[in-house]
This record gives sequence, structure tokens and C-alpha cells, in this order.
Amino acid sequence: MATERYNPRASEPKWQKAWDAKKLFEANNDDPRPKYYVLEMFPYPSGRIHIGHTRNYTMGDVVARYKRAKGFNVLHPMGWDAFGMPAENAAMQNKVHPKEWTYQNIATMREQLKVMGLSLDWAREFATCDVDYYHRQQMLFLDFVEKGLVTRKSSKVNWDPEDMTVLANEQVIDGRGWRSGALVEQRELTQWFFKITDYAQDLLDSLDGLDEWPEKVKLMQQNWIGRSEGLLIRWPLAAPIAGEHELEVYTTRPDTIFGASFMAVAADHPLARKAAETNPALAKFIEEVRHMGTSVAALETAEKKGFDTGIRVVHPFDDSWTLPVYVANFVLMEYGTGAIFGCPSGDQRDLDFANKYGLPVIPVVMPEGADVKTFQITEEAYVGDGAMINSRFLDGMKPDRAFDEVAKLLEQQTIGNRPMAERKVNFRLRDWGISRQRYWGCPIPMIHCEDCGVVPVPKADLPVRLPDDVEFDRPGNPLDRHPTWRHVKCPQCGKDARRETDTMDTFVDSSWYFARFTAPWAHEPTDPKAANEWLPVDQYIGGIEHAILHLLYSRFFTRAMRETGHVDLAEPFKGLFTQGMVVHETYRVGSASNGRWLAPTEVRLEGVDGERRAFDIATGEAVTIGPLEKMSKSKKNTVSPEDITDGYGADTARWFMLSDSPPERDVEWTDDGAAGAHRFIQRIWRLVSTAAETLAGIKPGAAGAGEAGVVSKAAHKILKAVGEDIEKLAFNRAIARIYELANALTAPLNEVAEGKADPALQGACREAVEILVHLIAPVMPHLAEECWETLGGTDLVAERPWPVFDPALVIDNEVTYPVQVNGKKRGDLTIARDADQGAVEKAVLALDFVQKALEGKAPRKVIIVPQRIVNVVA
RNA sequence: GCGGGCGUGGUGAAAUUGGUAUACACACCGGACUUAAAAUCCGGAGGCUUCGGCCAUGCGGGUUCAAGUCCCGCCGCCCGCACCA
Repeated sequence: MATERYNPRASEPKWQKAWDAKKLFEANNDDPRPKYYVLEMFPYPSGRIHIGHTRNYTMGDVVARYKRAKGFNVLHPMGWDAFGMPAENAAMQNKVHPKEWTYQNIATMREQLKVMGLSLDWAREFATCDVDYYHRQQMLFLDFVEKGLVTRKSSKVNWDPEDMTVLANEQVIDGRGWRSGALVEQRELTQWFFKITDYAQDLLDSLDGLDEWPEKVKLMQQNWIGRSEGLLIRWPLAAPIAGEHELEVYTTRPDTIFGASFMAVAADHPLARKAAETNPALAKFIEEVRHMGTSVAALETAEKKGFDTGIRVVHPFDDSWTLPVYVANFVLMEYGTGAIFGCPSGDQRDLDFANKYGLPVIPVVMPEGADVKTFQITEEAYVGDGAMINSRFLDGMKPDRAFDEVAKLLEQQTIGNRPMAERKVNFRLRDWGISRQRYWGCPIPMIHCEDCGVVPVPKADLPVRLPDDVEFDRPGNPLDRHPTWRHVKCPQCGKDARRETDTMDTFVDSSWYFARFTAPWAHEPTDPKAANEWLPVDQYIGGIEHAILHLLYSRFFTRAMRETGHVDLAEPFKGLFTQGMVVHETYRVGSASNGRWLAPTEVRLEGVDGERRAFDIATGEAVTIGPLEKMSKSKKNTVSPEDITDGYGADTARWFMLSDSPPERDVEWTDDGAAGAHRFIQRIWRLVSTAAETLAGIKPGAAGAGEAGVVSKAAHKILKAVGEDIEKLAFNRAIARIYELANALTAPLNEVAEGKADPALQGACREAVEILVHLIAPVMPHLAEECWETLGGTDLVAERPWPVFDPALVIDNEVTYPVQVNGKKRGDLTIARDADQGAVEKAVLALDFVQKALEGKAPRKVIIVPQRIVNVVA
């Protein structure tokens, strides 16, 4: 029987409408079934949906559809991370208002997403730039202020003098602003901060409980938080300087205190500043260090430099021992106390510094087996374990013991009114600076009053709305130069006052959107009942690039929201999955300097003698095929979702993106792969539709034996395997299993279609086809509906339960053991599943090839791993 | 520099976590159908072989009845952090 080809362009919109009409994907907060919250990191509305987005959302959609079929009340929402710089850049370049630009992009991208047939609850959609959303964010901010979670302090920032704005570290490239190219300056600015460091220990400890997170991400967060245990040591100054009597340093290696040969302080250290007041050469040096910049590249290449301040400190254990204090370019004011003691033998950087300035190098830790008389440190510092030497009363101790000894002794001594040393835990994690001198962000709801100081905007006066009438003709913050917006009355005294014109970092917006989705209509930031029922997100899916900031900020925010009564949990994401990128090879004509990049659609590929060659379609020129790279506009190696959906449909795109490559790995986009995926769609359709007429009146029924039994067993085994694979997000494996089922059903279904099948086989095939249709549904939902309808289904697959496998059919009565002799496979043995070890051994030893190998002798050992393998050791 | 990961056919990959290495797909080759092509269907395929087998999971060792999987040492690639005291 001839069937027409499956036409996704006609079918896909039809089924999308059918799902919509029944509101199948709208989650009800009062639904009594167990909940399941699956969320993909929401997109920034940059203009168009990228193929990488669709891979991300397809993964989430498979999980959502599967969990729905498994009987869960599924929440699968979508929104827009809509504040941020690109909108302002577009405003400057194209004279479009950021708001208009953003909402237009959202409209475009929403339509693109709808084409994909994602089972999203669009009723809960919002954008972070909606007044409704940032209104609640301002409420949260004020609650955080009240609980002391917000602080205002002066800090060093990267300042772009041309764009007149603060840059994030990531936006500083080789010491220059990423947009303006201007040399970035370090400036002190008073900024708003969230006190994330209050939670440093908790954020670190709680990582242990996140057992559904990738180890890699947990490790990255652990390193980012950067806990270290050390000692704060107060070194007396040999002579007081401007009222200062001591120098406080932080060290994790107090055991090496007798190896100290110098002190080094940051250029911004108070002692350095004081010394510079009377020392012009030092002042000049400090100025140089300040201008060096903090970019990675600058730090990497910078030579270690120092300047002797002339100040001397006294060794805590020896009054007659003084050490010089240097200002050094490698000491950071932000970490520890901004001052260190240098022990050249135990730290490579200190050793380089000492060698450069002719400072003593005293070895204090000697590796096991070395000789005290000959052990020396010249070019390479020794940082390992060993025994203390040249350290007076510490000699012979292990370093950790010496650490305790030094701490104990110095804790008992005093300097001023304080102990000379204190144990201290230090974190690398800094407070989260959220002030941005930008327009397109959530206004910080605070008011500056000359008399009252900084005053919160009363909640009744919220939201603080962004004004629409702003100019982008000049760099800088348009809110600052708006004629009226910043002028307000002080809510406390009524005097003329000034609005805060900084807006919040966009990472704030994305730190709680997952909670807002649980009740986006609530007047308060959350409806705590809904939030506590839905949260945590059961499965969160997104890119590894958010491993630290977004995920750490969200973890902090959830804690802060618990503190302020908006939720009742600490960890927002129970399961986290970081998916790989979609990559594509690049095509270039000409050499690097004057070459040009070609898009995949501009290139013709040929295989010549097994070698792939590419040509420019327009000119015929030879094209260089470059390596697989992340898709980028500059290299033109992008593929847009429409390139596939227009021709092949959404199901092909969805299927291809999940097949072959494991989801955490990058997937290479190839035309052959997409075509192959589409061929499979047509094959399924042919398979199902040709047999559909014969199967129409057949009652589905599993068979236990014969040809029908083979069909039923394959179907039930694969049904079980696919469910397990989806639970583990192993989509590529699930897809391989589905191919297997399609392969196994091809011959029987042809028999059915040709009318050659007996009733048992017909029943088994009917059931197996129904299973197949349900198995493909999470990945290819439209095709599944079309197949289901053809089979006479009157409901939608999207609302049907996941089929249940029969345990009796997934285990075989007989099991085939590979039989090894001395670890090498020589044959197999098929025997009853329930045969005991004795019976298996007897049967194995009777096998020809085993007897031959044994040459009449008794085996040394027979190892039988039940249901797995037999190994005979001769 | 520190931390982590990876390395399996021509290609993407699989291997129940120590138990038959190469499932499934792509590409390829052959056959059927066709005047022909496309589409489709069927089949083949790690390498070597004296047809008994032997060798193969980056390289070299080790543990084990048994190693892609565990341990040690190299080589190569990738990612994260980075003057952190």
C-alpha cells in the first residue's frame, strides 16, 4: 500500500494548535499529583534564537514530556533575561529605544520557539524588563536592605573613560574596554553590594549535598569561594610610622616563619601610602603599579617588582632580627590584609623576588631523605611536606605541627592590646557588586538625602520606573543626565533629594526568576506556598559558562529570600545538567589577513579520493575547511533553526540534536546528520502508516513465544531501557534503542501489511507499534501524534500515560554465557536462566572447546558470574 | 603555575561501571527495484592471517581468573582558575 510522505510543514502547526486548545502544558498550582519542575536557562533576547538554544530547550522538553507522561504535574516555563548592555548598544548604534528593541526581539524569538513545538507553559511567560518583574525585584532589594544583606562601600572598579562606565572584569580585554578600546583605569567608586560573603561557608558546605550536580561545577564553585585556613600575624614595626606600630599579614604557612626574609605590601596599603608621603620615588613607583591594570594578560606578563619603603619590622620570635618592608606589585589589597611575609624557600614567587633584590633564602622545610648539610634552595622553591630545619624550636617537626606550634605561641603574646596572632579563615569570594552606571537595568530603589543620608524608597512608592524619554547620543548613564528623573523629595524629611541612578547588575534579574515562575501573578515577589511547593527546580539545564556566577548568585539569592520570608529553602536547583554547544566547521577563502569567511550555505562540499574539498558556490574558488568551532557571527559558521525547520520540520531538528552525541558534549552540526534524522522520520511514518490499516481493528497484546514473542520482548525491553535512559538524560542512548526497535519491527510489520501475519503476531505488532509511538513522542512529538491518529487514536499522545513494560517480558528464560578459557572468549553456552552454578559449571566443562583446552586435566578454577560470564582457568 | 577532564573503526559514538570491545547512527561498498537516477528495501565491513588463529580502546609498565574501565609513569588535546599570601 502506497503512503504519502510525512509532511511536517502541514502536520506540525496542526498538532501545536491541538495541544494549545487543550492547554496541555499549562501547570496548575493546585494539581494534587507529585510535582516536577524542569527549567532551561532562559535566553537573552539578542535578536534571534540560536541553534544552541534549541538544543538546550529540546533537552528540557524531552524531560518535561516524559515526566508528564509518567504522571507528574510538570512546570516547564519560559521567559526572557531582557535587561543588559546589547540593548543600549543597539540604541546608540541604530537609534532604537532599548525597550522597543528588546520587546521586538522577544516577539521574534517567541515565534521561533513556538515552531519547535516545545511543551512550555506560555501562560507564565515574563521578561525581566517588565515593570511587573523589576517592581518585585525592587521589593526584594528593600527586604534585603532591611535584613542587612546589602551594603554600600567604596571599591576599586574597572572604569572605561570613554564610555564613562564601570566594566566587569570579563569586559576588560588586554587592559582596554571591550567596546571602546580605551585604556581602562582603576577607580574608587562607592557601589552597592550584596553580602554574599556572609554565606561563604554555607555556600561551600552545601555543595556536598548537591548530589545531582556535575562534580566539575561543584569544584569550580569550591575554587571560586576559595577557603583557606591561616594565621593573622601582627609584626611590630621597628619604629612607629605616623602612629602605626604594627604590620598585619595573613599567611597559610606560619610554619615557615623562620624562613621569612622580607615583608611585602600592596601599593594601596595604608603603610605604603604613608611611607610615600615622604618618599617621592616610592610615590612614583606606587603610581606605576596602579596603572598596570588588573587584566589577566597584564598580570601574567608583569615582572615581579618591588620597592623598599625603608620601614623595618621585628621578627616575632627574635627581637634582634629585623626585616625590610617592600611595596610589591604582586600583592593584592583585596585579599587577606594586603600584606604578606615572604618566605623565598617555600614559595616560587617569593624566591624570584628575593633573588632579584638580593634577599636571603633560608630553607626551612626539607623533603624526606635530604641532608641538612647539603640541602639548598636556589632557583626552585620547595612547597612539599617534610621536616622543619633552620627553624630553632620547630626543627624536626612536620610543617602542620609547626603551624600549630607557632599559632599557639603567638596567640599568647600580645601587641598593643591584641594577641600577636589569630587563626583566621579567609575566602577568595568577594562581595557581589551590583551597581551599574547604565540605563537598561532594574533601578536601585534608594534615595540620597543630604540630611538623612541614604534612604530606601518606601514600598508604597514602588515601582521606581525607568523613564522612557532618554537620550543615547552621548556615552555615560542616561539616567544621570535625565532632566527630571533623579529629582525627588526625601521620603523621610521631605527635602529635595536625589535618586540613585545606578541600576542593578543583570545577574540579579536571573538570580530569582525560577522562583517567580512558580507564581508570576503574585503581588509579592513570590507566593511562598507556591514557591515552596514547586521549588527546588528538579532539573535545571544550561551551559557550563554559568557554572560559577549565575549558579552561585542564585544559590545566594535563595538563601537571602529565605531570610526575608519569600521561600523556605536554601538550594534552588536539585539537579543540574550542563549541556554542550552546537559546533560547526568553518569555511574561509584566502589567507588569514585578507581572507573572508563563508557561511555553510555559500559552500559546496565534494569528496575527492576520500578527501573532502569545499568550493565557494558564487565564485568557484577553493575554500579552506577549518576546525569545528562554536558557532559565531564573525566566522559565519552559524546555522539557524529555520534552516532545518523550514525544510525538514521541528522534529528532525529535535531528533538530530539529541542523537549521536551525548548531551554534555559538543555536537557537530552536519547536513548529512540532519538529512539522516529526517530519513528516519519518514521511515517511522512509512512503517506505521503502511501497517496501520491492517492493524486498525487489532487488539494490542503481548506474546510470550514464537515470532510474536520476539516482537513483544524487543518492545518491552526497549521500553524499559528508553525510560531509564531519559531519566539519566542519556538521550543519545535512548535514541539508539529506538532505532533498534524500529529495526526489529521492520520485518514483522511488513508481514502484517502484506496480510501474512497470524493473530498473535498482529496483536504483538499492534502493541509494539503503540509502544514505538509513545517512545518517540518526547523527542518527535508531532510525528508521534500523526502516527497515533493514523493508528486510530482519538486522544493525543501528549496527554497519554507512558506505557508500562511487563517485567516477565524483559527477562529471558535462557541466558547465553560467553565462555572464556584463561580470559579469552572461546565460545558461548546457552542455558536456562535459573540454572544453578553447579549446572552451569557442568555444562561448560562438557563443551568441546573447553575439553580441548583442558586436555583432559581438571580446571584450576571456574569462575561463574551469574547472568554475565564464565571463565575457565586451565 | 594550580585544579579538573578527555584520548575507542573513515566519522559521531556505545560498552549494564572490572565481565562477549566496537551497540546505534553517519559516510562507504555491494545487491534488488528502475530505461536511468533519486527514494526505498536487502546485505557487507576493525586490522593481519599460513584460515588453526593472532593483534587491536594514545604509549609503556602493573594489579586481576578477567582491564576501554583500577593503579603507576609518559605523550597529546580540551576546560576552569590564576601573582590568593
